[in-house]
Amino acid sequence: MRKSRSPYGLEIVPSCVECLVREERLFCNLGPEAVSQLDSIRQLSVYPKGSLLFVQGQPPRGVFILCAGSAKLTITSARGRSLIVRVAQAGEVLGLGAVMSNQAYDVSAETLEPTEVNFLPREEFLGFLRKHGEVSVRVAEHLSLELQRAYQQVTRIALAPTARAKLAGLLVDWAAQDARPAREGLTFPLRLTHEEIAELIGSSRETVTRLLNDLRRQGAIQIKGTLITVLDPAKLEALLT
Amino acid sequence: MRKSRSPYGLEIVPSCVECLVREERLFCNLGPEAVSQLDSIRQLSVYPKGSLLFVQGQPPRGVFILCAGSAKLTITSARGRSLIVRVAQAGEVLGLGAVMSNQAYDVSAETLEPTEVNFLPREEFLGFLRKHGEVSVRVAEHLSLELQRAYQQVTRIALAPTARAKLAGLLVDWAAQDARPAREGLTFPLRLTHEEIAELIGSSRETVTRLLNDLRRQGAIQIKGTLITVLDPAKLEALLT
DNA sequence: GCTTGCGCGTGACGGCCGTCACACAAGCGC
DNA sequence: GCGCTTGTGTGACGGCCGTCACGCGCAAGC
Repeated sequence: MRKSRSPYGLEIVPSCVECLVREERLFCNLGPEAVSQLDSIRQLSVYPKGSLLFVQGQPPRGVFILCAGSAKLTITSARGRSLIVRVAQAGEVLGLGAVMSNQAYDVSAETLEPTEVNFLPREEFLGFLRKHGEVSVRVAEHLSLELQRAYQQVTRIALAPTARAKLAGLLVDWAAQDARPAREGLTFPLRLTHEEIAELIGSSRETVTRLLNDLRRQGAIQIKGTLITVLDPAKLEALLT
Repeated sequence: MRKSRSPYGLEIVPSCVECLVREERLFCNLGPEAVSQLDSIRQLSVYPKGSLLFVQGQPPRGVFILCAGSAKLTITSARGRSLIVRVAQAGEVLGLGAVMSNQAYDVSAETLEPTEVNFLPREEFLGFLRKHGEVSVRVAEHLSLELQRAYQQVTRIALAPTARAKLAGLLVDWAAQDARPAREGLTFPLRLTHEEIAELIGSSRETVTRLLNDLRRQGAIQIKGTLITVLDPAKLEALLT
């Protein structure tokens, strides 16, 4: 796979084939003519950190596929408070629900780092769906998984009795998803600021700072720069109650 | 439309046609042969109050369509605490996400009153989808709307700073959805106990009791038996911050 | 009529955490 | 170097609300 350097320091994949096949099996196992049609629809762009792919309330312009990088999905209340509902990684598809139901985007998407994105305009995407009906089922499956994650998020935020439990639950989840075993415990990169973690669990920045330091002093976790290591999973699990 | 009395006091609609066309446009505008195939798949049952249609964690048996009555959808944490994510009314389709993604049900559904339900077994339903591909798009739309509601629920619970604001938001929503204008303000029936309202906003039963009485004493709402009247919407909106 | 269960009302207490305030370190443009 | 911004650490205070405890009304059932 040939790669080159983009202005933002991203590794650019010249052909989209490797990119498209990764999308959570949304478009895999398609016939070659379907893939080539997709290829003619898509528009590849690279966004710097902090770009807004779409904003809650906008009419749906199309779906976005993260090829490289990541983005946070936030929901904002009428009073201006905001909550991060998910951090989307490379390979995820965004805006599918809004496009399918022709409703306004119900969240906003902001890139967390320089991010490479494929954009499928709404009309062209729906046309593609009409032509390749079997993909609709994949779309439905994808929406189901997104719904499932939304419920898990609700569980963490609403069912945890204290902010401490919410944070512990988040760390446990991250350790299960992103972590790789280190010499002691599980290590994963923390790409979010304390402020953003607070928005993720519905708490305040100061509380996150205090709780993380508490956990560190208790020996449950270790923090080195942007890396977090879970030393004592049992200690975290004990806090979930 | 001929009707008869069931053992549970429900009005039974003998033909399913009137019932099926109501389902949030999931199955409307279908050709007659599709309708008749659906008719051969469906299994109509009547459940008493408190029945569990399905339980979180079960493998998906099929989708459930509420023809009459209502059901609460609850999610339960590993520690036993539970949260009501939605109260489904007549016409709604339940279990669609689990069936489409072939994952376990992510919520439990319990009837709130005697309820008439059409059941579509998983395999037969998927077969129907394969035969009538255009319905998949409807399914995706339906899942999108469910996702949207989940995000709204997250907004109410996680972004409201206090339990008071959560409850006020819930009342405002209910007034906007279910209410009919009374001689003064908007009146709607309260089908849930204080305990259930607490589970809906992630609070405790005692707090709900206290807050409702507070609002009543402040003149914002009125409670008569099972009917709630919102007298002063502005007072409720002011609490949302 | 009595019991049982359920839903609701209310008081007391205590702790968690949201908020305000301020300090400090690191990076960055100039 | 200097100022500015951003992210983090920490102390103090106060209020909201979760929890425990108890009582009361009402409906169902025998």
